[in-house]
Amino acid sequence: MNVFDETDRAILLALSKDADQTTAQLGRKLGLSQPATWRRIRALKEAGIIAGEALILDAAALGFGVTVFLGVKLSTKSRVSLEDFERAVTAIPEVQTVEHVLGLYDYRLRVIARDLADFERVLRRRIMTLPGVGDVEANVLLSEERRPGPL
Amino acid sequence: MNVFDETDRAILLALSKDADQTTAQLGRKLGLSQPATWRRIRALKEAGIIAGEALILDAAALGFGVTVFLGVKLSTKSRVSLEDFERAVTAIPEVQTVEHVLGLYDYRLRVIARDLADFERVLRRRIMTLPGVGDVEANVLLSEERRPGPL
DNA sequence: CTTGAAAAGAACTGCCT
DNA sequence: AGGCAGTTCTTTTCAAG
Repeated sequence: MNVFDETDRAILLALSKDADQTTAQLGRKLGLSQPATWRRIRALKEAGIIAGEALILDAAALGFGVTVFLGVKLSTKSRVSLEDFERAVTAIPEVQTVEHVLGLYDYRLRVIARDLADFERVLRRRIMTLPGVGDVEANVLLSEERRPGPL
Repeated sequence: MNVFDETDRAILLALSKDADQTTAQLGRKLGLSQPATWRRIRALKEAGIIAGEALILDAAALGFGVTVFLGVKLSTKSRVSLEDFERAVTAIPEVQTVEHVLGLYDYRLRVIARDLADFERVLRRRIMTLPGVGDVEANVLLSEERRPGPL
């Protein structure tokens, strides 16, 4: 987007914290009228900066108390093996995020499970049996803080 | 939550993909009336399962083309050093996520930058100078897929 | 749980500065 | 660009089956 001023920045900042605000409320904070605020939001959507709107689910409230980050290194890295791996990992329901990365590992996975016993089951029966899996490194999440980013 | 059936599951699944749907649209897909759908969503909010609603921003459209995951190991792990580290890392605008984890690393950071040159600046001047930083491992994001999880 | 309706509120449009 | 006024749509509440 070419035109992107402080007001747009403030809108994105406010909405990334709470997307449930009305355009009138938001406009009042910024000294803007409701239609003006709404038009800016529409422009941000059309520019692709606002890609969508999603619910924030509390995994713990759903009975998933354990979140683990896995770094996965493939043993063989052909084009076929990447596709095989991605297809297979996508079929595991406990996998929330699949990140293809460059560096010490080839993939980073975010996995949630009911408890550590449940996670061990997922790790042994689903993750370690994925096609082409080499080294696997695990980090258990203790706490997490999301920040607005460099807006 | 005690009461949680397939319909609630379907609601969460649909809304985590697109929270912009009206309760009437959503209800039609599920064979539910508009008020019934609305009541279920309200119940899920009250149960804390729906923790909020947030925008999905496209970092690339904002001019941030590079996303890097950092694994950080602290050299000294006293209670004070954890707090010092967290306070300092929170002040870096390029850091989007701070995850305190258990395992090979102590913290996992999600960092975004305009390009690799910009990332190098952040790494050298902001990350490597954080209090107590020991080993740092980096993975550059190529592509990412988010999945609904085990709902 | 449903349908139907009514009231409140928020989103959206057109016109004017 | 922004504001004002009005329209349309959704949410929210209610009554009744």
